[in-house]
Amino acid sequence: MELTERKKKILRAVVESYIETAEPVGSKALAELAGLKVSSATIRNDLADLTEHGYLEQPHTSAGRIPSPKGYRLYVNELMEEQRLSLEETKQINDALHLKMRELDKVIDQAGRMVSQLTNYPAFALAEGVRRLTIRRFDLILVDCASFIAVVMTDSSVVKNKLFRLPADLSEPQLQLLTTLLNTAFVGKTLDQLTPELMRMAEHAAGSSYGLISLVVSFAMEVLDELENSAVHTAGASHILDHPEYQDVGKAQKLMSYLSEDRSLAQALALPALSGDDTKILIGPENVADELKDTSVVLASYDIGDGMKGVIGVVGPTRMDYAKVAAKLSYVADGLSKLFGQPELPPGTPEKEE
Amino acid sequence: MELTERKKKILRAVVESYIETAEPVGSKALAELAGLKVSSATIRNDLADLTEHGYLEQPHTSAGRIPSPKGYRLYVNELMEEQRLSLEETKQINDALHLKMRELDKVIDQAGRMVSQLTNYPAFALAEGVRRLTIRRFDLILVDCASFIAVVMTDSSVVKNKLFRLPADLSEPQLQLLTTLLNTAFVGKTLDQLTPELMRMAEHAAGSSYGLISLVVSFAMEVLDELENSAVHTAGASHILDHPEYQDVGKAQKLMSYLSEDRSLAQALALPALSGDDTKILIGPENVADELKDTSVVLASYDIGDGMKGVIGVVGPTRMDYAKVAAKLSYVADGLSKLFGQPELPPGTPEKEE
DNA sequence: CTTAGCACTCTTCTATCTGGAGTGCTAAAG
DNA sequence: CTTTAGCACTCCAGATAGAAGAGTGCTAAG
Repeated sequence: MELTERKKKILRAVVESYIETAEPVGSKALAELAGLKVSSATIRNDLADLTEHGYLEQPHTSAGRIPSPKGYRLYVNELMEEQRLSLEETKQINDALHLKMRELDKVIDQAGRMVSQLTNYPAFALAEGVRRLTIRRFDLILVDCASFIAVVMTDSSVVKNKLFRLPADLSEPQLQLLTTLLNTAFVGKTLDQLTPELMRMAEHAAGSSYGLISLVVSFAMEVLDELENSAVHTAGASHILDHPEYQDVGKAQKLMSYLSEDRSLAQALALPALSGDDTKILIGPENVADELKDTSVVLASYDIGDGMKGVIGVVGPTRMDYAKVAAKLSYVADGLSKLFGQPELPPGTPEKEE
Repeated sequence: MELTERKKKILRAVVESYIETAEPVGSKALAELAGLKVSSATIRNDLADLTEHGYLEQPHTSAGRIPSPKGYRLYVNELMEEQRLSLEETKQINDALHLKMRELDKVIDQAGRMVSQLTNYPAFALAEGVRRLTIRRFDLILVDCASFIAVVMTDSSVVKNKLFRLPADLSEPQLQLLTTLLNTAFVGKTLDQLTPELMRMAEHAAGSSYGLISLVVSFAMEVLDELENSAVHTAGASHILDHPEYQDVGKAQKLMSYLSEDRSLAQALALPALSGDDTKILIGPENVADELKDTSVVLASYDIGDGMKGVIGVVGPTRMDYAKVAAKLSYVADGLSKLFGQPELPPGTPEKEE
């Protein structure tokens, strides 16, 4: 089952040529390309062998060979050379990462766009809470006698606010009371622990307050919920049209609507990456989702800190430039991890200079 | 130049048949379709006339006729019947509009998605300040001795916050001082009026505060800036592949990348709508952008209140079902206006029940 | 003004043909 | 046992030709 050195060289040449040209590769072309000093007939024998073992495929009897998923897998595992990014490219990524970015959602969205632009494939990005978040503190700010602002801060230091208006008047002492009540009853609780029961009890303790407690707490719950399962951001779906395998509009359409609409599945797809830390490559049928069976996905995960993890990935034809894409993706993921990891500049802290 | 009744009827039949089938329409088909009691030969004469006057076009000598942009224009202006939405459809829209929506950005994005799904065309949505916004108030909340939350509220009642961390300690009285200082010096100023000079003066008055004033004010400026020129949200770009005019991948790609990347132009395109209040239809070459010359755009604007206006629109082939799209779009736009207009439930106020 | 008839045009579809690329096999050479 | 040259064979891709069909424009008659 172990392949000879020459066969590996040939396989690698087939993969790389096919990645570049999207055309089946023939024995004659390989004779020159692979840098071997054997004739095309010899290569033909090896090709037949590789085909028999399932590393290559033939579109039809008299065409050249193209790599099978199994062939790509071997290539990715053993034959592929790690790609170095050029200085230019790292610079471009660094610049893009250091734009002013405030909200987590926007950083993620932006990162997805950047990757898509960088690789010329559709990309997606998402963040997810790997642990249960809680509220760290509540603040209520009186605006005028009929409205106030609620500010909640999670234990991951995300702050959100919302303006509330009320039919009846409200006084500063009332609001103070509510604030302490909220802070004693609901701080440190996870989403599941914020039961309606708890709310009713607190509401009762607050006395005549028009259900204010529940309003503010439901807002807090929304915030927690949103942070723990945030949306999947996709970008650059139109890039799939760049590639000849999607000249068939039907195919392109199927993939595109999967990418741009079926967010829940896109999420399911990204889950494998949440476990490990390095770059993951899923080739064609290795994907769980049916729509991706003849598509490859490259994934990298990054650490947001404070109990959140993110995944950023790229979708493309199985004939994808894995080396380049993986390199770029992991560079970006590292960059994001560093960005979030800076202790004195967590998300939500300004740069000194604008 | 005035067309006879029969010619109008024929033109209308051509447009509607072509909208439905995307195929050139012949005289014989029209004889039945238009409900006229004349023969195909008569219709042929009229068709020749309509073609000569530029209302119709012939792909080639022996094909049927298709409407020209001029023909569509006449159809839209005079011949098109206002479409009524079915109860089902209005219900669907209403439901979608009344989801929990908090942030302006998200409402807009959501509305775009909905319209795209509703019409099966790519859609976009944007909001823009039509007047200059100002900050109504600042609040600073001390979190711990090294960090605080800044909450700013604009005069359009949008509230945003940001967490600041600092190298040095901070006391409650200091923060109080800063708050009053911010509220006296920067409230009621537009973006242009928040000059570096002003900031320097306030900074001076504050004394030794590590440039905190400018940090908070730059944040406020970011908020104003973002509100006044918010992004264009596009959705459903993949829908263009549904339509036979974009079977040609090259064409589809051109339009898609225009839609998904060139936001500044998408904005330019929406500007005409900001002036009027009703639904606007731009047919093919009536569009300013080159990329849209053989594409139609239907736009509706809605009122967000507090000096903001929004535009929501749909992009598709000139063969678009204008009646349906316009009806749906203006219904959604009305719905959005109402949503934002509700005095007791402005953006940022919760529903009573979750 | 309307209609029937008819020749004409142009596209689209299908079938057929051909050139070329690449294979697999065989037999000879290393 | 591996490598190589030679050659017949397969299959696709692109070109060409013919036939069918749809629709027109024109003419002449109602």
